[in-house]
Amino acid sequence: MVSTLRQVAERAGVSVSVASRSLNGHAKAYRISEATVLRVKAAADQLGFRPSHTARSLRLKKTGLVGVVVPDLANAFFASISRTIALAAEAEGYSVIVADSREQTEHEVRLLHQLEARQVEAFVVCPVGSEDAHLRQIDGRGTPVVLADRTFPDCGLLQVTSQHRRGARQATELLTAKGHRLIGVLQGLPGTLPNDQRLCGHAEALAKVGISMDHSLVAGDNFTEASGYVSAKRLLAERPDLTALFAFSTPNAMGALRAAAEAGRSVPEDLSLVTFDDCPYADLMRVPLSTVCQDVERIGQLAAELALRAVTGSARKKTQCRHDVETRVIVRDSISSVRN
Amino acid sequence: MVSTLRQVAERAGVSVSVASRSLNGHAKAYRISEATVLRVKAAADQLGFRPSHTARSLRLKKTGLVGVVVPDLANAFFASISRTIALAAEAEGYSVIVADSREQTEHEVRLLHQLEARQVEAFVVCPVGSEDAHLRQIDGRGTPVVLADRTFPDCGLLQVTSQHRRGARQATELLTAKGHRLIGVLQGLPGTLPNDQRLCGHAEALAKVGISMDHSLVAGDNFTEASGYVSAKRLLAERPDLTALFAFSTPNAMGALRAAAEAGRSVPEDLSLVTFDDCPYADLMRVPLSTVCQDVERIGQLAAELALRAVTGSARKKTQCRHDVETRVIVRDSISSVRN
DNA sequence: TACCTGGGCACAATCGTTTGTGCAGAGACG
DNA sequence: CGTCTCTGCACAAACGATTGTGCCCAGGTA
Repeated sequence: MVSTLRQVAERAGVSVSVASRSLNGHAKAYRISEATVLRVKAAADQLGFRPSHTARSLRLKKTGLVGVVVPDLANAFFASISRTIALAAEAEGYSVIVADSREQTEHEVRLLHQLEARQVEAFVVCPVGSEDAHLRQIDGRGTPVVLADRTFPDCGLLQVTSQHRRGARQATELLTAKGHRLIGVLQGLPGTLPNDQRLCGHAEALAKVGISMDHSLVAGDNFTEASGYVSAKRLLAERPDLTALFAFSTPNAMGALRAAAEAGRSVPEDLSLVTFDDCPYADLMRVPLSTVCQDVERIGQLAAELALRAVTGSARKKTQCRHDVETRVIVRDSISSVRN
Repeated sequence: MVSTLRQVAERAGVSVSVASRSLNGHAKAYRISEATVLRVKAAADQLGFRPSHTARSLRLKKTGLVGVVVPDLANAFFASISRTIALAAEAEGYSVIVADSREQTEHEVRLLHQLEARQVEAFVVCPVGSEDAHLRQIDGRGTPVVLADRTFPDCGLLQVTSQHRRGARQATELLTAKGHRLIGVLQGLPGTLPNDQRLCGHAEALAKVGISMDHSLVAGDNFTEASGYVSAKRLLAERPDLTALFAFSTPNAMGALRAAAEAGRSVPEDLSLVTFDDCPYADLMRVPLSTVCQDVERIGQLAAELALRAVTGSARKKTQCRHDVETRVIVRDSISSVRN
């Protein structure tokens, strides 16, 4: 703390209150003379005065902080979301505290409480797991919670997510259009809305070509590379007749690529692959993956807006609390036609 | 703010000071009876009391905040550093505020001041540009600044960076060992220590095989993909006899790959490529790049430690303020022997 | 009884702001 | 000359915690 308002006031020869009002533009309203205002400002400049955000927060009951909790900040998807939120928040004078829940609900809960104690004004959370009680509880206590990416149906919280069902339908259609009928699914975390909606979309696309979904072709328990690898390995071993895989995340797809290589199946010749989400430099990969990618920037932007609106807007409308961002199909080389 | 200490105190039938001391473990030192402590704790529990971090910060002059300023949070390298810092900070009860300077000094300065006003207790900065005056100024005002990745020689600040010179020497040796003698360099931001040290290392490796560095073979002005692309394009056009390129960053290398493709040079057959830094899934790229990769985790970890030590440690030792983290050579397929 | 000691607690200042209110002096007006 | 209305500012109470100090009472001792 270099200098306080009191010092500025003393140097300008006025009281603290006058100094405060002079610097905050409340001069006219409180009949402070132009000359005094100038004196105060000069004093503040000379002292390099920077108001204590802490004191101000205490007095105004406004910390200007947004809490962002993501499962893995090193993951390009979450890093990008965090970045967008940080930029959007900064534009409105807010700062963001990021916390990494390491894909564990236990940590998520702890971090949320920690940030709550810091009186963040709003949360943007990319939740782990399939429990939302703690999130609803926090929202109920007064700090608005915005869910991004992984959302929960009917939980009453503000949500931003992608059009998972439509996206997955499009992805699967890329495969069925090329004649694929036996498609393995490397799913993410079952029970989460993105996962389950994608399963729906997948089933819809299959239904369009007259086949119903075979749940034995669905494997995986998380959005991680490990899950993708293990599931792909198993599926490829159990069902060698599979001609294509649909991975629900980039890590899932990367795991699948490794499993495919080990199984001696080359992509796309012996196995087609389509995925959800994109990754940087995907076009420079050995197998440029066809994908349905999410509009990460837009998700982050929307989430930030919702969070900030929830804070500033006095009337918190709970109506239309869910936003579904459009997905975009990117066709690359990872899909080949089925040979008869 | 659900409930305050005062409410807890009232409910327990004691004064605020007793309540505070009971909850903070100062009971014995202030002769507060066991029974009272229990009453207070019970009251706190019932009310779901969470002390206001803001008030505490004001009183204790300790915000428990660390400011992290990076050029691009969406960049895997910085995302990873941020993550490590966040985890390390959290382990010590600190939280991190991240800010994205968008690769512009102007933003960096603004963000630093903003965070300074928030009374962060320490900074970890991956600076943009080659100016360090503002950083030294802030450090001088009392908030310790730790530089990570891009550091400045002799600036007196705590620094964590990689062994750029040694790393670059190793990288170039990968090329010279395969017979390459005409090596183009796609550099990053000139004037920054990482860049200039890498140039040194490159020169050293060349000297070992008896040739001196040709500065006309060095191009580029930033660590971005655009810089890599443009410089590679130019170098390949001007000097078709180049047999290899050394890119100073992953984005540089990706730009080079695109430029090479456009120039009809395939890697590694017609052009070898080695790079600094790694990227996720690099082994799954079309051209798995040989690289000298930095230990991002360690850099983040060390930076966090230095920052936190600087805060807690009363004696701020300015000695040995620079840490050079080891690099690791990863050989992949992007280098071929020079055919005579 | 007078004195001392120590236990158990309350009071009040403090951190650095913001903001409601009060008070003095100057001029206007009758 | 008294009253009224501005002007221009100072005082002081918050915000929610921490912490130095003071007070009171009980029990032990001389």
